[in-house]
Amino acid sequence: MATSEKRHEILRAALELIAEHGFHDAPIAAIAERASVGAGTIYRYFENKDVLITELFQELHDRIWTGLLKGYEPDTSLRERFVHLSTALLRYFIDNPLDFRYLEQYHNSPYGVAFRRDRLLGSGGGGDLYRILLEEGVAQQIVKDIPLVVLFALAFGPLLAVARDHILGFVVLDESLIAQTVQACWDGIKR
Amino acid sequence: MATSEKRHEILRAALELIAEHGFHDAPIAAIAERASVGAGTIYRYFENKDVLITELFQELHDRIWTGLLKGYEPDTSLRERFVHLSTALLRYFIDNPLDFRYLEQYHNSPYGVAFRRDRLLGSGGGGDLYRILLEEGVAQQIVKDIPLVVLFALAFGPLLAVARDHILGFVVLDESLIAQTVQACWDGIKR
DNA sequence: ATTTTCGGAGTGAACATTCACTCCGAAAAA
DNA sequence: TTTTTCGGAGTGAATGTTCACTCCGAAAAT
Repeated sequence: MATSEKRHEILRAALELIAEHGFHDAPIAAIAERASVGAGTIYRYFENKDVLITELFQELHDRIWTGLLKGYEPDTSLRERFVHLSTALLRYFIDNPLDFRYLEQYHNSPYGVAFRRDRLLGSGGGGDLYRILLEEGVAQQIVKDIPLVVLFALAFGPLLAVARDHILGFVVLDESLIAQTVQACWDGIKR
Repeated sequence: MATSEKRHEILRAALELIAEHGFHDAPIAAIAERASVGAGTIYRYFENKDVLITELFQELHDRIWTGLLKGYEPDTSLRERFVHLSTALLRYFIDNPLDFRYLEQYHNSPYGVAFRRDRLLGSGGGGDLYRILLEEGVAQQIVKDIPLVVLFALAFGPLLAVARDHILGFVVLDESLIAQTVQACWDGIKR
């Protein structure tokens, strides 16, 4: 097995186990077994479990935002861009439930808080796309004039909640329901 | 110290430690120490850690919903009732950050999923207040005709996100901002 | 042959839970 | 009233388990 394959297998195994059972019920031994790798091998690729967890997050995060960038049409109306982005994001979560569950775990942990703090100040990553979008909306008086953080909450809060409910089987999100949800998010932030 | 005081001290200590550090970084020994109680004593009041965690959740949950019931005016308009409930809920979270953090932890854990599953089918508790409100809104065609679960996501998603951001210090929610947020939630669900 | 990479038994720390014991107020005996 | 006995709440050291991480002989690559 090529060495980069091993790294990939470890990440995949970690994603599966952590998404299903949480950080604390995904022991290194179990990750190693699922990756068909010795426990010690993991430490050849990742300094420790924290690093593994963080790098896996980075990988997923990058994958999502570069994916969203594709098919993004900067020259359509603000509303269209918002709807497109949000729909794509929601679809991604539905199609990749493991990724979603992992990201949620990460966010609801000390790591996640630190990440958001850094992000809010500096920036980086692709969430900027949304920030620019919303700031433009505020400037053009299309979007409510409230702090960016609150706009994020209004836009993402329902999206995440609805994705979670779908993945847990509390509701089945078909295309129509996805569209209605995204529209409702827009209703929440638009003036 | 009266015996019921001890139980209370244990719950208080557990709330503080778990809210701050999470379930897994709040060892029984630490809870015992903060409660000024021997480790073994905890097991006189609670069968095990899981039971302690669950009973603490129940206690907080009941406290919140009975609190919300006060000052609830069943004869005002649908919108007024929604705004009143949501505002009160958001205020409660802001005023009781430990409770909020604890409830979030609980929700984002296997316990929480089981709880919601039971809740969605059967019912019970005070969240029913919201369910009735929203169902009435749908019936009267004031609220969007989409599944209840999605309406909950639209109403609570932003509320929780915003409360989290406030507690983590990413935004300061004053009265005006609270009102605007709740209004935006209403905009999201109303037809 | 030499260097690099693997693997998984081994290690010590941390944890939830238990249990043999203490302690004290209240009841019973004196 | 004074002394003795009793019950059960309270305790924390001891226990067994689980975990992240290490380390060194074996295997693969060069």
